[in-house]
Amino acid sequence: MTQAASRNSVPMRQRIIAVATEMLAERGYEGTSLQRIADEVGLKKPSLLHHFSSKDALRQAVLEDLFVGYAEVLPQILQRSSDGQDRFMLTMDATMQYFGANRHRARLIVREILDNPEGLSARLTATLAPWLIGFTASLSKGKTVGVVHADLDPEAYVAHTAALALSTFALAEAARGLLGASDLNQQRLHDECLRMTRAALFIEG
Amino acid sequence: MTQAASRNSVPMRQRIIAVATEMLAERGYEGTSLQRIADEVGLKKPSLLHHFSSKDALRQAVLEDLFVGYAEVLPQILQRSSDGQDRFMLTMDATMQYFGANRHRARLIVREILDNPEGLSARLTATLAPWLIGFTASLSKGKTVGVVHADLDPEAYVAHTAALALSTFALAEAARGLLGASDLNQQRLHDECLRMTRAALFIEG
DNA sequence: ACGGTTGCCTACCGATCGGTAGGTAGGTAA
DNA sequence: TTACCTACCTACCGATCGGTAGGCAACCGT
Repeated sequence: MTQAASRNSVPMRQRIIAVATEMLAERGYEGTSLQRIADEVGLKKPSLLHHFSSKDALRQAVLEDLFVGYAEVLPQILQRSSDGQDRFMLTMDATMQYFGANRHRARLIVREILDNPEGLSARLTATLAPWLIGFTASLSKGKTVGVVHADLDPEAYVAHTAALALSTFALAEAARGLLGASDLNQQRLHDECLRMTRAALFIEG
Repeated sequence: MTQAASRNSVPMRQRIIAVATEMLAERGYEGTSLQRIADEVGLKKPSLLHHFSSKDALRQAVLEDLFVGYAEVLPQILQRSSDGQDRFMLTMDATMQYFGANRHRARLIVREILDNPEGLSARLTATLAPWLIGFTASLSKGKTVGVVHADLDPEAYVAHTAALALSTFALAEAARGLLGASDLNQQRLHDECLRMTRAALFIEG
């Protein structure tokens, strides 16, 4: 266990993952060659394959790193406030802040959903499904209590909300140029997304 | 102008575009080779390049066909009812029906937003921007009248709504497996999406 | 001093990529 | 018939793809 740190203080394995994450998010799996990743890191291609046995192994390592990162963030938010009402909106807010600060991660997840759904679903299920199932249960309970819209479909709502949080940041720049609204910044998208999900959820404002 | 119809009644150019649309949506631009497209169509690769001068020319033809298709559908819906209130929801409903029936087109658009945003934005702007700008104006008017939520951000709302309609169908199968809800079918996603956008838009149910 | 391991390298592999050159069969117009 | 054009073909190009073989220098614990 030498834990080898190169000339730079951060281990080479982590540096490769960081570079690969951005490049895979930007150009996709098929559109990113090991050669380009190696160039960006400052290594030769076979040296890269010394750290990761294959291109797919690198992809898996990148995804592992991504989900571990988010799985660490989520519980911190949830234990901060255990109030049932705010819980959902706080999670939504924190999730959007996370992806807003790491847009390439949002892009990468969307890409993997398109390119590699079966490979991703196992990972998604393992890390996110418990939370999502908890939310749907909490929504169903909210309906009986009367604070949540009676015609809300819990599972579909959670699915749409997750998709909205992802796509807001993964596809944001395209939407910006489309409307010609140059002042449609990240903050406005963030705020409106929260407003929409809240208005579609609770019976009163 | 021979308009050459091959053994089949549909012109070869159209057949290639149809096949390419599905393959590009499924595996992406970089992940789809001309060889595979040619095989699927039943041609040799150079014959394919006889109809489209390059791979990128084929991509552009596919996008042209896609946007022309949607641009023909949209006005039909809008002229069917010119009532200001229902107009938005009808368009949303029709858009989702369109993408629900042509899921590979939704996937393709999402892929192009990620892979080729600058090349797509010109086309998006040309065909969709007028409609979207009209909607934002109508939303702003609705706020002054008092039927639309006062704190709604028209441009951000339209952007999110468009993203939601797209991602619902582009990313739907992943969401389905994620929640473990096998009965979370297309109809429920469709209905809940409409309910969410409506609840987030109008002041009363 | 030593053998083993780690990290990186040069050189190379077969496969596949997008694209070109050049030819042929069949239809069409003069 | 002649001349042309379209649609398609075989054969091939250089470049790049993911991956392998094998060597070399630095560091390790013994």
